[in-house]
Amino acid sequence: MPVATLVWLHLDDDLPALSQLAGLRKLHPDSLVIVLANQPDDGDALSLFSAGVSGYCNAHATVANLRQVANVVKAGGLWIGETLMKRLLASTQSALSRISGAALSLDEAASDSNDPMSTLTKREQEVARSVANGSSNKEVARELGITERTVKAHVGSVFKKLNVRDRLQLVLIVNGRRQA
Amino acid sequence: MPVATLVWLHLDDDLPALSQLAGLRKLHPDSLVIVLANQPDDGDALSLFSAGVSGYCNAHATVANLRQVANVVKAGGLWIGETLMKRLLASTQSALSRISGAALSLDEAASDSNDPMSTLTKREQEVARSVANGSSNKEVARELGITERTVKAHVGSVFKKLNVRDRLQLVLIVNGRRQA
DNA sequence: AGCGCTATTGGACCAAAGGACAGTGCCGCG
DNA sequence: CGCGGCACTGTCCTTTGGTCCAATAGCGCT
Repeated sequence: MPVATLVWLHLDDDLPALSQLAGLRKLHPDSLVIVLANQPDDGDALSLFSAGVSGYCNAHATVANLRQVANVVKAGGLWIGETLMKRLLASTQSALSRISGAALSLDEAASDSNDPMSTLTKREQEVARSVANGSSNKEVARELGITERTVKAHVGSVFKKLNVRDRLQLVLIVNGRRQA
Repeated sequence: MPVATLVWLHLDDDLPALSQLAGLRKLHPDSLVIVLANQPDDGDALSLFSAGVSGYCNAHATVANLRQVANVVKAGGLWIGETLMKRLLASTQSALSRISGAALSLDEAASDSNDPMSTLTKREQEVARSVANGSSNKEVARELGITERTVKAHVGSVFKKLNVRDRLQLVLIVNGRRQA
């Protein structure tokens, strides 16, 4: 196998992903492409994989994670996040009928390592998940049995760690990696 | 990330693949498992991936290939053969077309009775899309060349039509995380 | 022409979010 | 023991979001 060039495509949120890939292909027709998305979207990922990219991951992933992605792709593999994999599996109805519930025992703790949530403390993750489900601070407080004030503290901490400015951006990041 | 043990499971053709994996898991609960199949079967592969294996390939593959598989898995990836990946992508065509369909309605205001956006006016859709991308009212205003006041009006209208209480819920619906 | 719909905008007000400052208490570790 | 990390909480303030009233102008249809 010839050593291929590895090229990173950081998606511009305002343009269609496939057209950005097409533009990149003109410059690098034979390279292995890894797509970085600010707001990961499984639909985009599916389209991009169908178009032959080798990896699709969150642009906010840590450097170590991105290095891992690079290693996988260089070794000839594809980088598919857990959510997308689940989705691919779920959309294969015959596979589902064979699994007989085994898929439901997928271990969440073994989630892929470029998950931005992995940088958060346990409590922060709980708060982030709640917010990502659409809860207000008051609702999160009720759900977790803490004060609204504490929720705000955690939310602010999550923003800092994930480098987002508000809950809306948080939702986009968290839900880009997870399936409801 | 700690270096995990890599275990190869060479499938016995006479026993169900999943039960063989279960047996192996008892001995090696924390290892990364690569499955070798004498007669590769995509259905089996799907089941095994759902059950958490990291690789599935032909037992008659060359040593070089198997080494490649090992490298990918060690680097944290999944080894999915090309045919399986194509099958997974192909089997998601309905899902893909649904997504694309939704995208088309966003772009072309095509009517789709299952798409919550179809009940919105063109302008409302633009605002909703912008919000769903994470923009604040002020940003939406700038993007669309209108005042923040007008954005608020549209946003409020969108909330009413889609029966949501705030932008967070709107994002969940527009981005497909919640039913309208 | 009249009507309904849409896009646009304003004023006013309150709720919620976000952030900067502060603090306490618990736990694990060196 | 001292320290850092974490969870929890408070006060205070600003900004943003959301809602209720109102209005005008343009367009398409009957």
